[in-house]
Amino acid sequence: MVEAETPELVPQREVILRTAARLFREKGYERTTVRDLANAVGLQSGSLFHHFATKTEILAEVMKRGLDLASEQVADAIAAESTPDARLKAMFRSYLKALLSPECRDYMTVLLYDFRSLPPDLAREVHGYRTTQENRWRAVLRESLSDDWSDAEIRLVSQFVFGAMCWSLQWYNPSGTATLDELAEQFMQMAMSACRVNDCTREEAAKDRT
Amino acid sequence: MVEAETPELVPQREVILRTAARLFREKGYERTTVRDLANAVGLQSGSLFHHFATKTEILAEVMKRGLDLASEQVADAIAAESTPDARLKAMFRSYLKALLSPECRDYMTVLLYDFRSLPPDLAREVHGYRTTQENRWRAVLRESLSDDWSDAEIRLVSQFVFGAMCWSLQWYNPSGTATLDELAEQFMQMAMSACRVNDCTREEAAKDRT
DNA sequence: TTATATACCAAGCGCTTGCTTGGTCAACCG
DNA sequence: CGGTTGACCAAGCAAGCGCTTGGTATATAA
Repeated sequence: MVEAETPELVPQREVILRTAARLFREKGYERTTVRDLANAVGLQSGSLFHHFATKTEILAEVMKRGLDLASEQVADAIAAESTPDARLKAMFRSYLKALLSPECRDYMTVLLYDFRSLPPDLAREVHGYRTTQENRWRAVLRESLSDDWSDAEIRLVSQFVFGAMCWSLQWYNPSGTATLDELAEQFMQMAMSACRVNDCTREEAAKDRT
Repeated sequence: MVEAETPELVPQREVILRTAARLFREKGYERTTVRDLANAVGLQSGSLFHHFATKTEILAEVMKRGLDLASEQVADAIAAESTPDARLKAMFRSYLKALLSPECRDYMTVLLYDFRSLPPDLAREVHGYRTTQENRWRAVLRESLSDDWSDAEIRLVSQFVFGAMCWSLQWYNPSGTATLDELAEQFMQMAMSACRVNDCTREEAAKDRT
C-alpha cells in the first residue's frame, strides 16, 4: 500500500504530525484520543505506535516543529534587513505572519496552549527552546531601543508585544476580510508604538527630576 | 462535621470552586481528576457530586466566576473616572490588576485557557458572556479615541491590547520584584501608546493623499 | 527462490476515568 | 422524643483510555 490521504510522496510520519497538530489545536491534546488521530489519518489506533513510541512523543514533536518553523521564518526576515529599526519591524511582522500562516498555525497553537500536557523532562526541554528564542528577540529589541532601557523594561515590552501576537491565535479567522499582510502591518505599527512609550514619559520624568 | 480546610463559615461549594480553579490552572482541566479535586478539598471523589452534577458544571462555574469578578472590578474602576481618557486608563490598569490578583487569577486562567473543554452549549453561553464584555470595553475605547477610527480598527487595537494582558497570565510571577501596581502602570502606558498609533501614521497618510 | 524488513490490522489488556449506589451519622425541627 | 434532611463515605461499575501483542501482506535484497 502506498498512501491513502496524500498521494504525493510525503512520509506517513509527517502526515501523522500534521494531522495531530490540527486535531490538537481544534480539540486540545488531552481530548484528542489516539483513536481520533488514527482515524483521521486512516489507520488503526495501534498502528500509530509503529511511528511514535507514545502519544506524548507526538505532542513534543508537534511543539518542536512549531518552534523551528516560526523561528526560521523570523530569522530569515531579520537577516534580510540592514538597520536595527528595520530588523525590529521585520521581526514583529514576520512573527505574526509565521504564527498565523497555514503551515505554522496548528503547531504554534499547540505549543502555546497545551504546554501543561508535557511531562516534566520534555517541558523543560521545550521551555529551554522557548527562552532561547525570547532572548534572541530581546537582543533585537535592545539593539533598536535607546540605551537607557533597563533589562527589566526590555523584558516587559517584549512580553507585552509578543503576548499580543500570541493571543491572535485565539481570535484570528483566516477567512476574514483583512489579509494576513495587512494584519501584520497594523500589528507591527502598534508594536512599534508600544516600544516608544518612554520617548515621552521619560522626558517628563527627566523634567520632574531636575 | 464542620469544615476541614477553612474553619470560617464559607460554604463547601465555594471551597470546592476555589480549589478547582487552582488545580485547573496548575494542571489543566482535563488532567485534573475528580479524585485530585476531592482529595485537595478533603472529600471522597463521589462526594463532589453531592454539590455539583458533573465535572463540567464545576468548570463552567469556575469560568463564570472569573468573568464576574474581573468585569466587576473593571466596571467599578471605570465608574470612578469622569473623563474618557481617564476611563480608558482606568480600564487598562484595572483589567490587568484584576487578571493577576490572587482572588481572580486562577479563575481567569481557566476561563482563557481551558475554553475547549466546555461542551457546545456551555461554550456558547460563556462565549456570549465574553463578547458582551468585549463590546463594553470597545465602547470605552471608542469614547476616548478620535472619531476617524473605524470599527475594524477599534477591534484590532482592543485585540492587541487585551491579548497582551491576557498573556500575562502565562508569565506573571507574584513573587517577582515588581509590584502588581507598578506592572499595571507600565502596561497601561504601553497600551495607551499602542492606541496612539494613528496619531502620526494617519497624519502622514493624510499628507500623502493631498 | 528464500529471507528480511516495513507498514499495517484485529483484538484486546490493564488501568483510569467520571459518576452511581446504598448506607451512615450528626444536626435540626415539630 | 421521633422524623426528616443534608453532608458525607465506601465500594464499585461501565466506558474509554493509551498501548501491546501476534499475525499478515507487500516490497526489496540475496
